[in-house]
Amino acid sequence: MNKPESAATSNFIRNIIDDDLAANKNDGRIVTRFPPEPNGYLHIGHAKSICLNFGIAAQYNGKCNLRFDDTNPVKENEEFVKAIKDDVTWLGFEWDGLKHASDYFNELYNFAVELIKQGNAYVDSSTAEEVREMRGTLKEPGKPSPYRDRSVEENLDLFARMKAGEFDDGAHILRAKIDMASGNINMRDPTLYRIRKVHHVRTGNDWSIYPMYDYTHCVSDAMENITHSLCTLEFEDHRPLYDWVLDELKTPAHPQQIEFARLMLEYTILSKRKLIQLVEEDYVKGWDDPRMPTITGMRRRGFTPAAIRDFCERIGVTKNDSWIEMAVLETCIREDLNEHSHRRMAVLEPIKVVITDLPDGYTETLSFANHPQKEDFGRRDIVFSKEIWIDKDDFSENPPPKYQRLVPGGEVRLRGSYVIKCEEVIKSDAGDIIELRCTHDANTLGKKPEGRKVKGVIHWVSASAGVQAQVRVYDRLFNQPNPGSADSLEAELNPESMVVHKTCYVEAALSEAQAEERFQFERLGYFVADRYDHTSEMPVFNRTVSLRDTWAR
RNA sequence: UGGGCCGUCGCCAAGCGGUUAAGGCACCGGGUUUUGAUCCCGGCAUUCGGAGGUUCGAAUCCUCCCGGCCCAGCCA
Repeated sequence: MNKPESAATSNFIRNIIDDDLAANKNDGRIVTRFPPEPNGYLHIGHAKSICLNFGIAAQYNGKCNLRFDDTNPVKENEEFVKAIKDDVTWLGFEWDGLKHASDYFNELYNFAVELIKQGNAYVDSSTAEEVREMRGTLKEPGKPSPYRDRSVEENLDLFARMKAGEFDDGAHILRAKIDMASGNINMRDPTLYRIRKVHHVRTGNDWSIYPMYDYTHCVSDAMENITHSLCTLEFEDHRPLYDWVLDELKTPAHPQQIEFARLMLEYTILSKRKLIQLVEEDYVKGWDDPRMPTITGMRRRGFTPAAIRDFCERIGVTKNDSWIEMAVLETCIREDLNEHSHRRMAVLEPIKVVITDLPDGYTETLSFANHPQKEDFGRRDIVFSKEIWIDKDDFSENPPPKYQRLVPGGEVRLRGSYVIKCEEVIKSDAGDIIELRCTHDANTLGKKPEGRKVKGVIHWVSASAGVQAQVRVYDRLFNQPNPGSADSLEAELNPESMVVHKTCYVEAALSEAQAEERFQFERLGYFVADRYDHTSEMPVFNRTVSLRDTWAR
């Protein structure tokens, strides 16, 4: 029943792995890891990394760990840890090991002592500002710190006392002794440890020093026997340091770091800083706002895990800085939802239609297929009645060319029901349309009208049997393909990114919808019952994506 | 000449010295259709950032040039 996900096309990482396997490197083992810092919510960019790491493990019969890179306790918390686990699970992946960088704090410390003994690390007592000044610039080499040649004994003593909590934050750091003149600034005696007298969610107050990313990541990878450590392009310059640490420490495993390009998606923002700004300055209603590119936001929007996985496969993995068009993501979600969603009818902006040639109180029960191509999806009943609702967009007194809907004096097919003809338009004193008075052709139920063609088909909901609902229509959050390039996010926001329709009418079957259940509202798009706000008393639906529309409006 | 990386169709992306330069998205036709949806069928790079060179043969190798991205946290 489930359509198999598209076959994996080759990419440079798979090629590297194929070569490694052919050479029997690592005895043919493949171990990857997804290593988020628990300081925020995961977004579609992380999904690319998750699909890559877990996908490769699955494809090559390997393993993939989920590892929390929790080396900076001032920015991290449990809320994010839980959210990240939920998101990875929801996306459909199971981690082999659940790890934390903090699991290795003891080993990391002992390795650092080893580096000091080797003469490869020293305690620098310069201020942060002095360190920065001595580092040099992109074009000029750095200068050695006056503390660079401290004795091993002194370094050992100072480092032990840093650990013991004898010093205040910032008093000392532990640095690798590499090359202050390196063209690669990461090699100019990078910081290994800094003093941070703060509580850590997992290690409590055990530590007053915490290891830096560059030192921690490579060692953690080695501890877990990771074979291929996949990260994004900005870490390319860090690879020499990654390799230096593992080489000097002579760790039994030396994973290979491979870098790939971050995802850039048009009309949205993936920068953590800007995402935080959207939430904190109330441009959206939280991390799970359906307009957010977060996993939790996309979930609430109605996206499916399979569609997101398909998207990540389709965009590929390269080292090119490339912008993906939103149409790619939309196509993925439409394909999945078209395949799996039951059809329903819903009217978002109702106009009353009275079928004048039907007796008062007339009703008739009609049977509708839940899917036009899939009989096994079953059928449901829909009540047709003398008074019905149709959508405002489906009637026009001044129709544009090629308009195929209802016009004064014109005919249109009510989906699954009769052909009606608009005989009269009733307006208020203010000129607003209050109702349409129509007649119907009783000989058109399940048949084409005789002697004429009626091309248009519109959806409708019975005024007597329909159910009231709220429908939130979402659109892209920004009106610029590359938002964030301007100074102010606000200027680029799409003012119509969320339009709430409070008085909608939906067919009765929809009152049984479960939260997160997805449907196609015929002719409108794909919708999901809101994960949090939907109830059978007051149904609430979010538009996931519109239907493809080739009719130029 | 700070260091590192990247340039194949509008957007992605295969390609790894000999292929008619895959495929997807988008777009443009045409057919089916009681969703202007879906589905089907067809079209869409004589050319791979540019210029030289090597070779019987180059998107693939070499040289130079042009354009773009990343790096100066005691963040990750």
